[in-house]
Amino acid sequence: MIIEIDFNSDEAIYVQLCNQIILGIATSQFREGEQLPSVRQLAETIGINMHTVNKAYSILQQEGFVKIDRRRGAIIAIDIDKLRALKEAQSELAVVLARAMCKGIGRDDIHALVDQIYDHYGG
Amino acid sequence: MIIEIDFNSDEAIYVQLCNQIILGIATSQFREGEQLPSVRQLAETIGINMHTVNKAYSILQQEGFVKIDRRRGAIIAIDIDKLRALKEAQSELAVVLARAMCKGIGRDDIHALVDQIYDHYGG
DNA sequence: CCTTGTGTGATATATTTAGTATAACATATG
DNA sequence: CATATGTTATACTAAATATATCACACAAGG
Repeated sequence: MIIEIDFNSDEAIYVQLCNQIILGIATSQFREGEQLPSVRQLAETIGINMHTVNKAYSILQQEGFVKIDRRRGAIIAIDIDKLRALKEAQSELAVVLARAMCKGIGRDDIHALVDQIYDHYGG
Repeated sequence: MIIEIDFNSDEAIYVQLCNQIILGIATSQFREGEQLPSVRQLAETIGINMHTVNKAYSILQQEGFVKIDRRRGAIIAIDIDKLRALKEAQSELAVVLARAMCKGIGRDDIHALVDQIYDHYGG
Protein backbone atom coordinates (compact mmCIF):
# COMPACT_ATOMS: atom_id res chain seq x y z
CA MET A 1 0.00 0.00 0.00
CA ILE A 2 1.19 3.47 -0.85
CA ILE A 3 1.19 5.91 2.02
CA GLU A 4 1.37 9.55 1.16
CA ILE A 5 2.07 12.31 3.63
CA ASP A 6 1.18 15.94 3.03
CA PHE A 7 3.89 17.88 4.83
CA ASN A 8 1.99 21.12 4.30
CA SER A 9 -1.15 19.77 5.95
CA ASP A 10 -2.30 21.15 9.26
CA GLU A 11 -2.78 17.57 10.39
CA ALA A 12 0.14 16.05 12.28
CA ILE A 13 2.16 13.47 10.39
CA TYR A 14 1.38 10.70 12.87
CA VAL A 15 -2.35 11.46 12.55
CA GLN A 16 -2.17 11.24 8.77
CA LEU A 17 -0.30 7.95 9.15
CA CYS A 18 -2.99 6.51 11.45
CA ASN A 19 -5.81 7.59 9.16
CA GLN A 20 -4.19 6.20 6.05
CA ILE A 21 -3.48 2.85 7.62
CA ILE A 22 -7.06 2.63 8.92
CA LEU A 23 -8.23 3.56 5.43
CA GLY A 24 -6.04 0.77 4.11
CA ILE A 25 -7.69 -1.71 6.46
CA ALA A 26 -11.17 -0.52 5.52
CA THR A 27 -10.40 -0.97 1.84
CA SER A 28 -8.89 -4.42 2.39
CA GLN A 29 -5.48 -3.29 1.26
CA PHE A 30 -4.38 -4.49 4.66
CA ARG A 31 -5.87 -7.72 5.95
CA GLU A 32 -6.08 -9.35 9.34
CA GLY A 33 -2.74 -10.88 10.26
CA GLU A 34 -0.82 -8.94 7.68
CA GLN A 35 2.43 -7.33 8.69
CA LEU A 36 3.03 -3.61 8.48
CA PRO A 37 6.45 -2.24 7.49
CA SER A 38 8.87 -1.88 10.37
CA VAL A 39 9.06 1.54 11.99
CA ARG A 40 12.53 2.10 10.61
CA GLN A 41 11.64 0.92 7.13
CA LEU A 42 8.47 2.99 6.82
CA ALA A 43 10.22 6.01 8.29
CA GLU A 44 12.94 5.78 5.70
CA THR A 45 10.47 5.23 2.86
CA ILE A 46 8.46 8.30 3.78
CA GLY A 47 11.45 10.33 4.83
CA ILE A 48 10.46 10.96 8.42
CA ASN A 49 11.75 10.01 11.83
CA MET A 50 11.41 6.54 13.29
CA HIS A 51 9.68 7.86 16.39
CA THR A 52 6.93 9.50 14.39
CA VAL A 53 6.03 6.15 12.84
CA ASN A 54 6.34 4.47 16.21
CA LYS A 55 3.91 6.96 17.70
CA ALA A 56 1.37 6.18 14.98
CA TYR A 57 1.76 2.44 15.50
CA SER A 58 1.37 2.82 19.26
CA ILE A 59 -1.86 4.75 18.80
CA LEU A 60 -3.16 2.16 16.35
CA GLN A 61 -2.38 -0.49 18.95
CA GLN A 62 -4.12 1.46 21.68
CA GLU A 63 -7.19 1.95 19.48
CA GLY A 64 -7.30 -1.73 18.69
CA PHE A 65 -6.28 -1.87 15.04
CA VAL A 66 -2.94 -3.65 15.32
CA LYS A 67 -0.98 -5.73 17.76
CA ILE A 68 2.69 -5.23 18.13
CA ASP A 69 4.97 -8.23 18.23
CA ARG A 70 8.56 -7.75 19.27
CA ARG A 71 9.66 -10.29 16.68
CA ARG A 72 7.55 -9.42 13.68
CA GLY A 73 6.64 -5.78 14.18
CA ALA A 74 3.12 -4.38 13.84
CA ILE A 75 0.45 -6.80 12.67
CA ILE A 76 -3.10 -5.96 11.67
CA ALA A 77 -5.35 -7.27 14.42
CA ILE A 78 -8.74 -5.66 14.88
CA ASP A 79 -10.08 -5.64 18.38
CA ILE A 80 -13.83 -5.27 17.96
CA ASP A 81 -15.62 -3.43 20.72
CA LYS A 82 -18.72 -2.52 18.78
CA LEU A 83 -20.51 -0.65 21.53
CA ARG A 84 -17.53 1.58 22.15
CA ALA A 85 -16.97 2.05 18.42
CA LEU A 86 -20.61 3.07 17.99
CA LYS A 87 -20.32 5.70 20.70
CA GLU A 88 -17.19 7.12 19.15
CA ALA A 89 -18.73 7.13 15.69
CA GLN A 90 -21.77 8.91 17.07
CA SER A 91 -19.84 11.74 18.72
CA GLU A 92 -17.65 12.20 15.66
CA LEU A 93 -20.67 12.19 13.38
CA ALA A 94 -22.41 14.76 15.57
CA VAL A 95 -19.67 17.29 14.84
CA VAL A 96 -19.52 16.57 11.12
CA LEU A 97 -23.30 16.62 10.69
CA ALA A 98 -23.73 19.85 12.63
CA ARG A 99 -21.43 21.58 10.16
CA ALA A 100 -23.25 19.99 7.26
CA MET A 101 -26.70 20.97 8.55
CA CYS A 102 -25.66 24.60 8.94
CA LYS A 103 -24.61 24.60 5.31
CA GLY A 104 -27.99 23.36 4.13
CA ILE A 105 -27.00 19.75 3.57
CA GLY A 106 -30.00 17.53 4.21
CA ARG A 107 -30.11 14.05 5.62
CA ASP A 108 -30.65 12.59 2.17
CA ASP A 109 -27.39 14.12 1.02
CA ILE A 110 -25.62 12.52 3.96
CA HIS A 111 -27.22 9.13 3.38
CA ALA A 112 -26.06 9.31 -0.22
CA LEU A 113 -22.52 10.17 0.88
CA VAL A 114 -22.50 7.31 3.37
CA ASP A 115 -23.63 4.84 0.71
CA GLN A 116 -21.08 6.20 -1.71
CA ILE A 117 -18.25 5.76 0.76
CA TYR A 118 -19.37 2.29 1.82
CA ASP A 119 -19.63 1.23 -1.84
CA HIS A 120 -16.20 2.59 -2.51
CA TYR A 121 -14.75 0.75 0.46
CA GLY A 122 -16.35 -2.44 -0.78
CA GLY A 123 -18.70 -2.95 2.13
CA MET B 1 -26.88 29.04 25.12
CA ILE B 2 -24.64 27.33 27.61
CA ILE B 3 -21.13 26.68 26.44
CA GLU B 4 -19.10 24.17 28.36
CA ILE B 5 -15.38 23.69 28.02
CA ASP B 6 -13.57 20.56 29.10
CA PHE B 7 -10.18 21.76 30.21
CA ASN B 8 -8.92 18.19 30.45
CA SER B 9 -9.86 17.41 26.87
CA ASP B 10 -7.14 16.81 24.30
CA GLU B 11 -9.07 19.13 22.01
CA ALA B 12 -7.90 22.74 22.04
CA ILE B 13 -10.22 25.21 23.76
CA TYR B 14 -10.79 27.25 20.62
CA VAL B 15 -11.74 24.09 18.71
CA GLN B 16 -14.26 23.13 21.40
CA LEU B 17 -15.66 26.64 21.21
CA CYS B 18 -16.08 26.45 17.45
CA ASN B 19 -17.75 23.07 17.59
CA GLN B 20 -20.17 24.08 20.33
CA ILE B 21 -21.23 27.24 18.53
CA ILE B 22 -21.74 25.31 15.29
CA LEU B 23 -23.73 22.78 17.30
CA GLY B 24 -25.77 25.65 18.69
CA ILE B 25 -26.54 26.86 15.18
CA ALA B 26 -27.52 23.40 14.02
CA THR B 27 -29.92 23.02 16.94
CA SER B 28 -31.42 26.49 16.37
CA GLN B 29 -30.19 27.75 19.72
CA PHE B 30 -28.47 30.39 17.63
CA ARG B 31 -30.36 31.86 14.70
CA GLU B 32 -29.40 33.85 11.64
CA GLY B 33 -28.74 37.47 12.57
CA GLU B 34 -28.38 36.70 16.25
CA GLN B 35 -25.52 38.26 18.13
CA LEU B 36 -22.88 36.21 19.90
CA PRO B 37 -21.41 37.39 23.20
CA SER B 38 -18.47 39.75 22.83
CA VAL B 39 -15.03 38.20 23.03
CA ARG B 40 -14.38 39.80 26.40
CA GLN B 41 -17.75 38.82 27.82
CA LEU B 42 -17.60 35.19 26.72
CA ALA B 43 -13.99 34.93 27.83
CA GLU B 44 -14.92 36.11 31.30
CA THR B 45 -17.96 33.83 31.49
CA ILE B 46 -15.93 30.76 30.63
CA GLY B 47 -12.84 31.87 32.50
CA ILE B 48 -10.43 31.93 29.59
CA ASN B 49 -8.46 34.52 27.73
CA MET B 50 -10.00 37.04 25.34
CA HIS B 51 -7.70 36.01 22.50
CA THR B 52 -8.77 32.39 22.70
CA VAL B 53 -12.38 33.41 22.07
CA ASN B 54 -11.24 35.77 19.35
CA LYS B 55 -9.43 32.95 17.61
CA ALA B 56 -12.56 30.82 17.63
CA TYR B 57 -14.66 33.69 16.25
CA SER B 58 -12.12 34.36 13.52
CA ILE B 59 -12.19 30.73 12.44
CA LEU B 60 -15.98 30.72 12.43
CA GLN B 61 -15.89 33.80 10.24
CA GLN B 62 -13.38 32.21 7.88
CA GLU B 63 -15.50 29.06 7.63
CA GLY B 64 -18.59 31.10 6.87
CA PHE B 65 -20.66 30.73 10.05
CA VAL B 66 -20.55 34.30 11.37
CA LYS B 67 -19.77 37.78 10.20
CA ILE B 68 -17.89 40.13 12.44
CA ASP B 69 -19.07 43.71 12.80
CA ARG B 70 -16.80 46.16 14.55
CA ARG B 71 -19.83 47.76 16.22
CA ARG B 72 -21.91 44.76 17.22
CA GLY B 73 -19.41 41.93 17.46
CA ALA B 74 -19.92 38.49 15.96
CA ILE B 75 -23.25 37.81 14.29
CA ILE B 76 -24.55 34.49 13.03
CA ALA B 77 -24.48 34.66 9.25
CA ILE B 78 -24.23 31.41 7.32
CA ASP B 79 -22.43 31.59 4.04
CA ILE B 80 -23.76 28.63 2.09
CA ASP B 81 -21.36 27.08 -0.37
CA LYS B 82 -23.04 23.73 -0.65
CA LEU B 83 -20.61 22.21 -3.11
CA ARG B 84 -17.66 23.03 -0.92
CA ALA B 85 -19.52 21.90 2.20
CA LEU B 86 -20.33 18.59 0.53
CA LYS B 87 -16.69 17.99 -0.32
CA GLU B 88 -15.62 18.72 3.22
CA ALA B 89 -18.36 16.54 4.67
CA GLN B 90 -17.29 13.73 2.38
CA SER B 91 -13.63 13.80 3.36
CA GLU B 92 -14.49 14.00 7.04
CA LEU B 93 -16.99 11.18 6.72
CA ALA B 94 -14.42 9.07 4.91
CA VAL B 95 -12.20 9.09 7.99
CA VAL B 96 -15.01 8.42 10.45
CA LEU B 97 -16.55 5.64 8.37
CA ALA B 98 -13.22 3.92 7.78
CA ARG B 99 -12.79 3.58 11.53
CA ALA B 100 -16.38 2.37 11.88
CA MET B 101 -16.05 -0.21 9.12
CA CYS B 102 -12.93 -1.71 10.64
CA LYS B 103 -14.87 -2.21 13.85
CA GLY B 104 -17.64 -4.10 12.12
CA ILE B 105 -20.16 -1.28 11.98
CA GLY B 106 -22.32 -1.70 8.89
CA ARG B 107 -23.88 0.94 6.73
CA ASP B 108 -27.26 0.34 8.31
CA ASP B 109 -25.81 1.24 11.70
CA ILE B 110 -24.45 4.47 10.25
CA HIS B 111 -27.72 5.35 8.53
CA ALA B 112 -29.49 4.87 11.85
CA LEU B 113 -26.98 7.12 13.61
CA VAL B 114 -27.38 9.79 10.95
CA ASP B 115 -31.16 9.73 11.28
CA GLN B 116 -30.88 9.82 15.05
CA ILE B 117 -28.64 12.88 14.97
CA TYR B 118 -30.75 14.68 12.38
CA ASP B 119 -33.89 13.98 14.40
CA HIS B 120 -32.21 15.27 17.52
CA TYR B 121 -31.10 18.42 15.73
CA GLY B 122 -34.64 18.96 14.57
CA GLY B 123 -33.99 18.61 10.86
C1' DC C 1 -16.68 65.85 24.86
C1' DC C 2 -16.20 61.97 27.36
C1' DT C 3 -16.96 57.38 28.74
C1' DT C 4 -17.89 52.84 27.45
C1' DG C 5 -17.90 48.75 24.70
C1' DT C 6 -16.80 46.83 20.22
C1' DG C 7 -12.99 44.22 17.43
C1' DT C 8 -8.12 44.45 16.35
C1' DG C 9 -3.23 44.59 16.84
C1' DA C 10 1.36 44.03 18.97
C1' DT C 11 4.34 42.07 22.29
C1' DA C 12 5.86 38.96 25.77
C1' DT C 13 5.84 34.66 28.23
C1' DA C 14 4.88 29.91 29.72
C1' DT C 15 3.43 25.39 28.52
C1' DT C 16 2.59 21.64 25.68
C1' DT C 17 2.93 19.11 21.44
C1' DA C 18 5.33 17.55 17.23
C1' DG C 19 9.18 16.10 15.09
C1' DT C 20 13.96 15.08 14.71
C1' DA C 21 18.60 13.20 16.06
C1' DT C 22 21.28 9.80 18.50
C1' DA C 23 22.26 6.16 21.24
C1' DA C 24 21.51 2.14 23.65
C1' DC C 25 18.96 -2.09 25.12
C1' DA C 26 16.48 -6.77 25.03
C1' DT C 27 15.02 -10.13 22.18
C1' DA C 28 14.20 -13.21 18.41
C1' DT C 29 15.95 -15.06 13.89
C1' DG C 30 19.08 -17.26 10.89
C1' DC D 1 27.53 -13.74 15.91
C1' DA D 2 25.19 -10.57 12.82
C1' DT D 3 20.85 -8.76 11.90
C1' DA D 4 16.33 -6.86 12.52
C1' DT D 5 12.62 -6.15 15.54
C1' DG D 6 10.25 -2.91 19.08
C1' DT D 7 11.49 -0.20 23.11
C1' DT D 8 13.47 3.27 25.94
C1' DA D 9 16.04 7.34 27.07
C1' DT D 10 17.89 11.88 26.34
C1' DA D 11 18.32 16.24 24.08
C1' DC D 12 17.03 19.60 20.98
C1' DT D 13 14.31 22.65 17.72
C1' DA D 14 10.07 24.37 16.09
C1' DA D 15 5.36 25.13 16.30
C1' DA D 16 0.95 25.42 18.54
C1' DT D 17 -1.72 26.77 22.54
C1' DA D 18 -3.02 29.83 26.01
C1' DT D 19 -2.42 33.63 28.88
C1' DA D 20 -1.23 38.47 30.22
C1' DT D 21 -0.93 43.31 29.09
C1' DC D 22 -1.24 47.37 26.60
C1' DA D 23 -2.82 50.21 23.05
C1' DC D 24 -5.52 51.67 19.00
C1' DA D 25 -9.66 52.90 15.98
C1' DC D 26 -14.37 53.26 15.90
C1' DA D 27 -19.20 53.76 17.17
C1' DA D 28 -22.92 54.59 20.60
C1' DG D 29 -24.93 57.07 24.34
C1' DG D 30 -25.15 60.35 27.91
